[in-house]
Amino acid sequence: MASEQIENYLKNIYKLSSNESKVTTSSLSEKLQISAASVSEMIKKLAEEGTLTHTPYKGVELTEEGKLLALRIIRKHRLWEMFLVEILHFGWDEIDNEAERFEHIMSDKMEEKIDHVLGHPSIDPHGDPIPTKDGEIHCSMSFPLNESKEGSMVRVLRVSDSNSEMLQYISSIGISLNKEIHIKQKMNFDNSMLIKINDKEINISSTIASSIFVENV
Amino acid sequence: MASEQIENYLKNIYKLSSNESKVTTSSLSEKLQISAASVSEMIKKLAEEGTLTHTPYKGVELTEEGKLLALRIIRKHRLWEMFLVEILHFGWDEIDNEAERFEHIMSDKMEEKIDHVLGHPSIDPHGDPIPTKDGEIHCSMSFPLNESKEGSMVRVLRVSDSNSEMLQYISSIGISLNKEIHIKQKMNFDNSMLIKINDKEINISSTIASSIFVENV
DNA sequence: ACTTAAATTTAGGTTAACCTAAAACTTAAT
DNA sequence: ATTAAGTTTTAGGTTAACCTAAATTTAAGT
Repeated sequence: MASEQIENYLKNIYKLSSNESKVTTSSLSEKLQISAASVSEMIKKLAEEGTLTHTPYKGVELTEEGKLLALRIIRKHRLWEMFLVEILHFGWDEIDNEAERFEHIMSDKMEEKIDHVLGHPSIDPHGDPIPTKDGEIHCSMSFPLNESKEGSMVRVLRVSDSNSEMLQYISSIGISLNKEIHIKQKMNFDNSMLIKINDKEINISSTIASSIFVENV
Repeated sequence: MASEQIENYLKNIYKLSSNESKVTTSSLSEKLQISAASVSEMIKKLAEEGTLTHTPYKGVELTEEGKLLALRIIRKHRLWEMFLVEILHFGWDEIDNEAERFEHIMSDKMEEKIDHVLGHPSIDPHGDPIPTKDGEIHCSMSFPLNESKEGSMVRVLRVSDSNSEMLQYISSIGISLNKEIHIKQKMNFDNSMLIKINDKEINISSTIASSIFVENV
């Protein structure tokens, strides 16, 4: 029913609304790399279809129906990512792009089969939660590594998947889900930090640290 | 480069040309379920792009380039079908539709991974040969079951995938690849035949028999 | 050889995306 | 309160598919 493009709009509106309070035409335009004019048009259409509400010149909010549709796509995306890593042995950094295309054409039946083969996973390879079939999603309590205290010990729960080059670097220095990290020293001059992982000490920038989400241990 | 639709045209032109001598606008129109006018337009476009040659009012023939593109799609389709059966445990009759969509968005990298996970299979779950990456395809020597001789013993090498309901029935009576079948009796009045399989005797119509391809054993 | 039916192509039109440029609105700063 | 800057929407246009109806070409039967 919903076209591939519409699914993309809904998914990204959902993602933006998790971070920011208001989802605006321009933030969507930026995220989707589509002109603001086209986004504006599409928003009008989606509002008519009832998947979101739109206050012109203000922002956009998903309806229950829209949220559910978005979560189904996110579920398919994350299941597929998991599948790519577990069954096809793709690397951490390669999967987001692949899943981007598959999420739209995966039938409900295939979704079920994959869920089953993987043993009903609750998180994807980056630690992002996989919504259930009826749209429930459970977020772990984690905070970005750059907010951890000097001297503390933390465990990696999630890594942002927004930049595949950075993901590749992060994995190359030995960081993966559930890995424990010791915060040796925090530098005030550039907010970088010295961490110890697998008995090796590495300095990581604050950009990297803010993409790694951890819990205290 | 080639759009999803163009890939579909090329694939189906290739398939038609394996059976019939001339591929015409109307046979394509019939196969793709697209109006003859639209097919005619698309053919003109493909001829301009160099993937096929077209003699107006006559027929169409793929160029080397077109044939290669078609074979790549067919390879992806059949690898994917194999994957659905072997890894996701889909049934024989369910896979064609699923693969129909995936063949177009499967990256070359995924094609390789799947080929590797499956151990470089040479035939798909229906017994159709999987072309190599550079477009070689090896057909087995087989003939339709309805041409087999009364009293002979044959082995199933391939089953036509054109009708998923029929496929389901064929599988329900115990026929699968490499299964041996004993031809007990051929009926002249309706060309049906009595066969013995797994020690059970079953009568099958000539329609079914002509969809099952076998070799003598 | 002629006529007619069937196949094919062309003509003209639709839709769902997209775009740029221009107009309308909001907000923040004087 | 005004204006300038930024954001959002509207207006008008493009493209790649598709369609139906009409015109053209081929083929087949007398």
